[in-house]
Amino acid sequence: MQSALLEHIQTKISLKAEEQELLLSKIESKKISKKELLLQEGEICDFLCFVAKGCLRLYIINEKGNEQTLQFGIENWWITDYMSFDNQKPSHFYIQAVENSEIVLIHKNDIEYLFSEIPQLERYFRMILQKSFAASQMRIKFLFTMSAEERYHHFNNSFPEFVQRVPQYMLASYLDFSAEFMSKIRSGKI
Amino acid sequence: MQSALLEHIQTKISLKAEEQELLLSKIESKKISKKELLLQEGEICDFLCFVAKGCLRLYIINEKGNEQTLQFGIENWWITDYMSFDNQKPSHFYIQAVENSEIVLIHKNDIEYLFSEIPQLERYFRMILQKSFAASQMRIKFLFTMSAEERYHHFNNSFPEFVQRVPQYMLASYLDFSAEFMSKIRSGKI
DNA sequence: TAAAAAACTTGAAGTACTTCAAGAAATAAG
DNA sequence: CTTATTTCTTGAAGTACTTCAAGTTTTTTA
Repeated sequence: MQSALLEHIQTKISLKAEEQELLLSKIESKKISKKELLLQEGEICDFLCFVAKGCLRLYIINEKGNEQTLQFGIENWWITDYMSFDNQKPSHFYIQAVENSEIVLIHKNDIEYLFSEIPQLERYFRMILQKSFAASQMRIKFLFTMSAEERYHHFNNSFPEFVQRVPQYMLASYLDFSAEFMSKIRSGKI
Repeated sequence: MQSALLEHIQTKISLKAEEQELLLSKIESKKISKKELLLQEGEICDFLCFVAKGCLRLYIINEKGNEQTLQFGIENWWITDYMSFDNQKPSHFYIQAVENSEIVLIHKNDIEYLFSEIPQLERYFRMILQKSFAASQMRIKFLFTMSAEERYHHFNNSFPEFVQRVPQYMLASYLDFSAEFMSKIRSGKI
């Protein structure tokens, strides 16, 4: 799973052997089982998390006590509360494994050190973040312009294989409608 | 307005004199008047836009022909369609000046050249994008958990001076409700 | 393989908004 | 100043969803 990260990084930049070693020495690879929490509301997020295998999600628990998923992260994506990470303030979010997963963590201190030793890494994360923000701009467009049913069909067409991997109620909340409404859309009763 | 950009960059990284000169040689500073368009749907966005003075917005025109504002950019913010910029594909968005403004553009070719000559710039943009994405994560949280009225009051409390600068109907669409509903919220009739 | 837990479905009732249409107020332009 | 344009307001009617509650199916665990 370390190598999954290295490989992904090397699709964007190239690292010398000693840089690769340094990087590997500063990361923490671990397995995390389904439903296990990586971050809880109120904790400070001091890591960047790369998903080598499996699926994680970032969610909140709203006033009514319901979970609402804001982001999913699958293979080769990063998932992190950047607000908490940047400012080292308590998080508003939970991060949880949706499947048994293999992840790679880089802690805040270590990433700062790595940036200083391997300046190219800044480029890698700039590219990652640029893609993430671009996706986020499109996401807001979809939320603003499509009805619940359109969002469901659009997502289904765009990521048919992913839809099979997560419970419907998580996907419903990600698309910003209720699980019951999703069920009605799927049954064609709407 | 060039110096506004240089100053902002130097709050995050430090540049040598020759790097500053190189940067200044590759940017395009211009004035843009209220309502003028910087980007239209269907065009390819080949620039990053820094707002030195004034206010711009990124918006769409939906199926009913109504404008919906997805982002505002004021002094010291960047506003760009990153999806179109990254992939050099036609944009889904319009970018327009909300006030008479002073902006700085960096074109795609130039930014790539600048990154190669001034690696530290990658760091600056990584930091910018990390903040932007963090803000975007919070924005989705607010959209998911707050009612229209709560979103209005929260925004009003967070950015009271900004609320004065833009027409209410733009702000309403940014907060994802209708101009008429905003009017009712403000009058206390809801 | 039985029991428990998690996920999905269904219908009925409610609600937070939107849409429409028309007029009033504020701002900009000549 | 005077008119045109843009922005804001108001009420009435409509709708795309949510919520609740209960039952069914599927998956997980022991």
